[in-house]
This record gives sequence, C-alpha cells and structure tokens, in this order.
Amino acid sequence: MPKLQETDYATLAGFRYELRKFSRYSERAAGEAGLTPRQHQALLAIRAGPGGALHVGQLAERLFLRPHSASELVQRMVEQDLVTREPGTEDKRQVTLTLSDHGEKVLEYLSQSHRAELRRLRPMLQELLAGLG
Amino acid sequence: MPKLQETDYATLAGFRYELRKFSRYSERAAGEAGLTPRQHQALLAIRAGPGGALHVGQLAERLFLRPHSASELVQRMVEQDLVTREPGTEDKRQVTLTLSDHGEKVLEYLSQSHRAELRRLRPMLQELLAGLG
DNA sequence: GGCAACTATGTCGCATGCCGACATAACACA
DNA sequence: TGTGTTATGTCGGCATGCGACATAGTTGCC
Repeated sequence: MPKLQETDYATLAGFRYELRKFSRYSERAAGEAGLTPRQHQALLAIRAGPGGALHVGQLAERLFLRPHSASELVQRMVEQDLVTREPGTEDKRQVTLTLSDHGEKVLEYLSQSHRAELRRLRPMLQELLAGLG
Repeated sequence: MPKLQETDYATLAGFRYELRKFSRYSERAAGEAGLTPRQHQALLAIRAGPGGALHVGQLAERLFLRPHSASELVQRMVEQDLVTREPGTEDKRQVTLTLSDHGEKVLEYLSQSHRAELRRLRPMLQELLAGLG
C-alpha cells in the first residue's frame, strides 16, 4: 500500500467526523421522535424492503446484527406499536414485519428531515470522498 | 417538506446500509489490530490534530463525547500504550495527548486499509448521495 | 492578594444494547 | 419418523457512554 501523507490522515479524520456529525443528528432526531437510533434504522430498513416488509432474519442482515439481537429489537418495537409481527404463511418459522400506522408516520417525518440533513452534509462528504485519491 | 417517494426510502436505506457496512469493516479491522472502534477513531482524531496532538477536551469535541467520557477512553488507551498523556505547560489543567510509537504504527496500518475500503465503497456512496435529489 | 466562579479532567455507579449460549418450533429429507 | 438444520426467542454477562460528583488549576473582581 502507498504511504500516507498528512492530508490522508486529515481526509480520513474529516470523513469520520462528518459521519459522526450525521449520526449525532440522526440520534437526536430519532430520540425526539421517541425512537432509539436502532429502532429508526430498523423502521427504514423494513419500509424499504420488498412490499414494505422484511423477515426478522432479513432485518438482522440489513442491520448487521445477530438474528436473536434483531428479535430483541423487534420485540421492543412491537411493544411501542412501531411494527407488527405476522407469522409467515408458507414457512411458519418466519415472522414478517410491517410498519404500523404510527411507525409509518414517524418514519416519514424522520426521513424528510434526514434527507434534508444529508443534503446539507453532501458537499463536504463529496469533497472528502474525492480527496481519497 | 416535499413528500417522499418509494425511491427516497430506498436511497436513505441504501445509504445507511453502506454506512453500516463501512462501520462493520472498520470495527473488524480495529478489532484485529487490538483496538476498540472508539480507540481507533480517537487515534485518528489525535493524529490529525495540529502537531499530531489534541487535548482531552478537544478529543471529546471531535468524537462528540462528554469530556469525562473522553477521559475514560484515554485512560484505557494509555494502559494499552496507544497514546501518551502529557500535562500542559501553559494551562496545567489541560492534558496533551500524542500517539505512542505503537499507536502510530497501528494507526498507519489501519489508515491504509481504511482508505482502500473507502475507495471501494465510494462509487456506491456517491451514487446514493446524488440520488437524494 | 484573596475569594468566588468557572474550566479541564477524573471517579463511580447505572442504563442500554449487543452477544454467546441455550431453547423451541418448524422444516427437509432420507 | 428420526435427524439435522433453520428461524426465532430467552437469559445472563459485558462494554461503554452518561449523570452526578470530585479535584486541581485559572480568571476576574474587589
């Protein structure tokens, strides 16, 4: 691998900083909407799944969690009326997850604000990505 | 705010997925190098600071941590010979952090691999950023 | 100079969320 | 039908950041 210059450290550090800034924004926004960061990401992943649904295992894959951790996450979300759990019809082991009306509304709001925030961060992120050589 | 289309959810979900993929790569790489993810990010932030140094409070700012949490993080890093703590000369309350030789070597290796990984992810990230409208 | 308010860092106990190990139900296939 | 595998769920443990508090050093104002 080619050696690193000072600017490389600056670029990498800057990129991580922007990512943390985004995470921080996202966590605050989720919190104000009554969600944990993971719950928000789970809602988004499920909503973006085929037909707006995902199995527990698929959610785990998308979030890079162990299936049983996703199961715990889902449990907390069901208790807060964010998603509904429906036993699979073909394979009865699988559980299909869908957003509740409440989850749908919260996600819509959060998605709008996140899109706006990402547009704000975009120029800096693009510049840093370009600076990777 | 303008309404969201299906593609907006897909773009947002895709972007978060790529970020998680990067985080996952980074956490694994840090772990293999004997660091926690936070320790890696701290090394990078300190190294990219003016003169390759940062105060505890400055580190906290860069990592979006409370000062006392940064202090704990630094404590663990000192115990692992990743950074050195030097009492400030002007303001004796401040503690200046610098990478140890070991920390410097580990960070150099991690930075090279991270730059390569980010270059791999870059096309997808750029596409998703552009897709935000 | 000396005291009060403030700043920078550090200590301690707690909450959160993930994981490993284990459990259970359903499926596959011989 | 028996055995191995898959999908999900339960439980205890662990790491890390935070709030509350503590301490040393600094600043300003009289």
